[in-house]
Amino acid sequence: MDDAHRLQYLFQTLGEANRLKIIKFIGDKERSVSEIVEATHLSQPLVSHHLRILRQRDILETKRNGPFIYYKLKDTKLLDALGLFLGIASTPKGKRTMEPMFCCPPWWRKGKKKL
Amino acid sequence: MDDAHRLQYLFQTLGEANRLKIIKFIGDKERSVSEIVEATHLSQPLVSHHLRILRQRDILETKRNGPFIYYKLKDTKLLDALGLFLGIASTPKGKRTMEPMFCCPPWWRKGKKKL
DNA sequence: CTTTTATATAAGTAATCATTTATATAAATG
DNA sequence: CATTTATATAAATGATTACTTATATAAAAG
Repeated sequence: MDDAHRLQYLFQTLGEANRLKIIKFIGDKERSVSEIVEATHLSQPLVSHHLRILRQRDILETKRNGPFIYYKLKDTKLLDALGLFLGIASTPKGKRTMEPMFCCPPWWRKGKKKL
Repeated sequence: MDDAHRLQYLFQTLGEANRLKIIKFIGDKERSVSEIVEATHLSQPLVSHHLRILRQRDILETKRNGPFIYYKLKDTKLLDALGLFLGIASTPKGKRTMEPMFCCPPWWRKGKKKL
């Protein structure tokens, strides 16, 4: 696997708001599933689903304690890296709220000139 | 939009190997579409597709020069951030090549004990 | 104006993936 | 053993999206 695919894999893992919420809540601590469910207001199966992905992808690791399973970050450097990207993500100039994705009705540019 | 969604948006944009290849090839330079097509071995419509997304999402900006359209990074800090992430992405410990995603045949654990 | 080169856009398709609903497992407790 | 609590898994579904093929636009050249 080359660099691009390694990065793709990591970015796809982190490119999900609920997973990011979970990571942020866990921070540098250990958190049980029920704590995460409560903090994120997500359903328990959904939290488990995301936790499984984050663990499979080496973002999180687990420790069992009785009936509880505690998740924590495998590498807390991730938190710093997220902060760095958040700086980049914070729409510095163009101040567009979000991608247009449909900037124009379908009939727009029928007969217009410039591309 | 909160932090998690801002990051999701950025990470989804970057979570695509071909887009990463394009970004890497552009680097801190200006590159025309045809240069990118040649360097990446992707079809021209596919390159245009990814370039449009990268421009809409404020990763790239464009400049026309005759029939050529040149793309460049809007913020070259992104290159450093990618380098940092590549360090995190480079499977340090678990040495699993890729996600199992199907670690077991469907009949596995029929009658087994431990979860 | 016609052709050629450079780039963008559109429609269609297939695959991926987040989410929900329902169920299974595991540990603890009665 | 039966019940409860904590967590995981499975199946089904809907939405998103990368990619291909085909076509449109724009600038330059003949």
